Amino acid sequence: MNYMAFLSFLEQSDESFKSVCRRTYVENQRVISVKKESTAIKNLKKILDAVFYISVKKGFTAMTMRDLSNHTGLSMGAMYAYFKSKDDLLNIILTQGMSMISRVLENIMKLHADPQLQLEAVIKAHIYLSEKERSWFYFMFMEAKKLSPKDLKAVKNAEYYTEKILVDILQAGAKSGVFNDQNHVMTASIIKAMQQEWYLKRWKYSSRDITVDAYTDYVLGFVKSFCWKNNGGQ
Amino acid sequence: MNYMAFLSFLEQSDESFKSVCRRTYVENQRVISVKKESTAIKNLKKILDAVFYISVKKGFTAMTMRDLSNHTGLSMGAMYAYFKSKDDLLNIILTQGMSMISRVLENIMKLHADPQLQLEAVIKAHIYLSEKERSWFYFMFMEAKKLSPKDLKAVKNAEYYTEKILVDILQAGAKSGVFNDQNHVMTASIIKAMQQEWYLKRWKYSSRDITVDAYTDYVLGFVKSFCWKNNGGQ
DNA sequence: GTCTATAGTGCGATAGAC
DNA sequence: GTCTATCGCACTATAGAC
Repeated sequence: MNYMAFLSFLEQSDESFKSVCRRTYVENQRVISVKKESTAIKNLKKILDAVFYISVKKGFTAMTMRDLSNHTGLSMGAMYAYFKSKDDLLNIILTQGMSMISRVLENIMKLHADPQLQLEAVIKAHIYLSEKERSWFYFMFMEAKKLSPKDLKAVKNAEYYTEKILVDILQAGAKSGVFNDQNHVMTASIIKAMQQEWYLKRWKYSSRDITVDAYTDYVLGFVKSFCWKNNGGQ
Repeated sequence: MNYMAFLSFLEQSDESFKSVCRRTYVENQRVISVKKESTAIKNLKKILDAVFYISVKKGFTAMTMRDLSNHTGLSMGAMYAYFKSKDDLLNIILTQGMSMISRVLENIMKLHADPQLQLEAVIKAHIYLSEKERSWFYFMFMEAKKLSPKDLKAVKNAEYYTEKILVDILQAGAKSGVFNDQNHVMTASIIKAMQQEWYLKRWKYSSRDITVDAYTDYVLGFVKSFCWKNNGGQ
């Protein structure tokens, strides 16, 4: 599966940006006072796009509601129909982002049974998803620590969850003899670090014209040389 | 060299936290109105410690000057004797941090001639330094993007600089036949990602009682399996 | 060299018209 | 469902006493 194929997969599993906005609307109707779904989704999309655009440049805290108003074309009053407060907005974005990632990785897992293919697929999918929703991933990483302790715990659990997916695959593969028997938790952590690199330092790879597929292949080469028994075909 | 040995090395090369504060004072005397050096260094240290403590929790933008005043025990007015503005404070911290890293890595490089030993030493030193000045590294990463375009460029150049140190070693080793001949820029980027992981996700390793030496060894194992010719002794 | 007190600014949020 | 106008508050930065 390359990046193009992954995008088709996302469409099939109803994970377009618009679909995620629809989910956000449905799951937050007790807060959102706008009743017409099509309007709500359209404006939510505008709001999220603007939040990412502004926050990536100067951070969520430094973003003012007036900034957001200017970028969305909505007035201050209109925006407050979509969230209770600025903090509430932060919460909605982080929560929805985390559940999107979990859903996608779970769906990807189901495509394979063989640990080698599964590991490749999950590593790729995470990087590809972070490419597609680059600003969202970057935002989640940078703003997560501003959450309340309770919500911060949820973010850390999400980190452990995606790590555990990798650990389970590594364990299964070690048991069946295709992977080296190492400290799987450490290996998974380091794989996650490589995945993160892609969206945290995107400017570096853009300026070097390195595509997401080229980056993913390099990461897989690194991982195979360490995990695959018989040296990953190097 | 393990972490303890690295700490001795830092002392020898005059890179204690206090020394760095002294440099900060000397290099910013045109801004700092305090004339007595010992007072200035003592208070600068207090200020930096407090900035890191507060910013790691909620970010530099969300930190108020009152927060800083409470944590340092200095009044608002007194603090403004050490920097022109909140932005100026940010600038000083980022600039001093970057030059500290460059100095240390350069000094480490000089200890070895052999590419394999050099690569090990530089990778270790970076992780060890980020362990010692954890909050400073974390702060630099999280707050860098709030700089002006000009200063942002300096940060990106610092990223390229530390990456280039790795690339040069990898090239020398490939030429002399001890390293595999790969895309050295990509390899260096990925090594940097692993180094970053240590200070960006420190909470994860603390909760698992993984020491900085254990982490460093694991990273080196990963790197060796990919870069060392004849598979890094696995 | 440090304090207290405060000027001036710009924020998040809302009430009420349309 | 959206807009305009505005309130009350908390912020950065400084002036002047000690």
